[in-house]
Amino acid sequence: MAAEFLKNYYQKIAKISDRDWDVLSSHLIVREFSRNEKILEIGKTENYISFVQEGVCRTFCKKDSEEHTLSFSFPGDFACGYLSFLKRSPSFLSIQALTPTIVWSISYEDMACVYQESGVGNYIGRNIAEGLYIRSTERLISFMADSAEKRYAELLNGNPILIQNIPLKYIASYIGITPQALSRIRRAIF
Amino acid sequence: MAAEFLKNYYQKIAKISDRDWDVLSSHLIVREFSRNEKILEIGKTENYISFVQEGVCRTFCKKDSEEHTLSFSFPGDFACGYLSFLKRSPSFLSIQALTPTIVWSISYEDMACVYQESGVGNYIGRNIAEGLYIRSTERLISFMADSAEKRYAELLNGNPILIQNIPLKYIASYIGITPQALSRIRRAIF
DNA sequence: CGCCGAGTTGAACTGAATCAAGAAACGTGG
DNA sequence: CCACGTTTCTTGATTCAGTTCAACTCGGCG
Repeated sequence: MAAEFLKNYYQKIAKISDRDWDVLSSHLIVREFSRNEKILEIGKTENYISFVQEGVCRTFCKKDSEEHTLSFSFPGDFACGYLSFLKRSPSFLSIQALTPTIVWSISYEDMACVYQESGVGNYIGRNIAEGLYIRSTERLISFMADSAEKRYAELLNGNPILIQNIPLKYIASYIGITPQALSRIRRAIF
Repeated sequence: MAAEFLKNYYQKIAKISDRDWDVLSSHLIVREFSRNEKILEIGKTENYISFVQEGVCRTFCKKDSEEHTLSFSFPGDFACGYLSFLKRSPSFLSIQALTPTIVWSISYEDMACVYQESGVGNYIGRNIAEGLYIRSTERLISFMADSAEKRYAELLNGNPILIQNIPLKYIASYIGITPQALSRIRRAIF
């Protein structure tokens, strides 16, 4: 089984045992998406928890017919319409592959098996919810406290290379400004 | 035991059984706070999960020596430095009673008992994390999509009376603008 | 009584939105 | 491989929401 990168990930967050890892990894499947393909669409029910192996994804929602980018998922990152997954209800957010992308996924049904076969399911489930809460709160605070320029600098800082491949308009949407404004910020920096 | 309002609350989110409720409620304690007293201070470890019975609380963090209000807790609402509570680590946020306040609380140690004595602990724990994630995300989206005026209108809408008692500067901080700007928005509305 | 924090109001300024137009990059079909 | 249209990015001019600085009012409290 190839998903060593994922094992490392889980071991970091959950101190997972080798046996638990075997249970979990036996249910993982690979899924591939081409550029701009939707991994999850608004209104549909999320059926997978996924982790990016290769490529970049964008999670966004719609409000007043405007798209708002909530997060990017780089290799090693989590990507999932988690509330939809949990509650088996239509997703309010959509996930899109910005480049050709490979993810490792576990389906809802298989996740239920993992919960039964091993104690690790509960731990992972809770950990995901907490992680989402932390990131969402950090981002909220940065909207309250920081300038758009600082948010851009921090995004760049955390992902110096990967961000290069992402169209400017999506980065602008993530930062919460228009593409025009971001273009001007960029010019001012370099 | 008096905390009927809390029982209703839990039954809504967790479809709790009468037996589970007895386990949980036997660990609840009442705590009272005077106006402006801190329920939790930044840097200290949160030792309680609390629910407001009476009064209003404000949860905020500090960044660059500026306070940023993340949420208000009205009667029936949850109030807790949850990540600090879970991880037994110093809290990055502070909770303050804006009026004389009564909360029902369960301590970390007692919560551990509930986890053992009944299946409801796990359910509640996960539910709290999800609830925090949802609210934080909704708020993030409103910062990305809405004007300050709309955020104010929505806050008013959800809490027509209770908001009256809260000093304007805290409401401004919640909305993400200066007190001056909020003062002008108010004047424009009425 | 005088002080102090909270709220209001004014004026100048600034970051970002909007409207508009042009340049560069990209993908597709001929 | 070029020609084409389409999307992406840039740049300019104008407008707007909200900040900042400053002055003044009001109510409570020592």
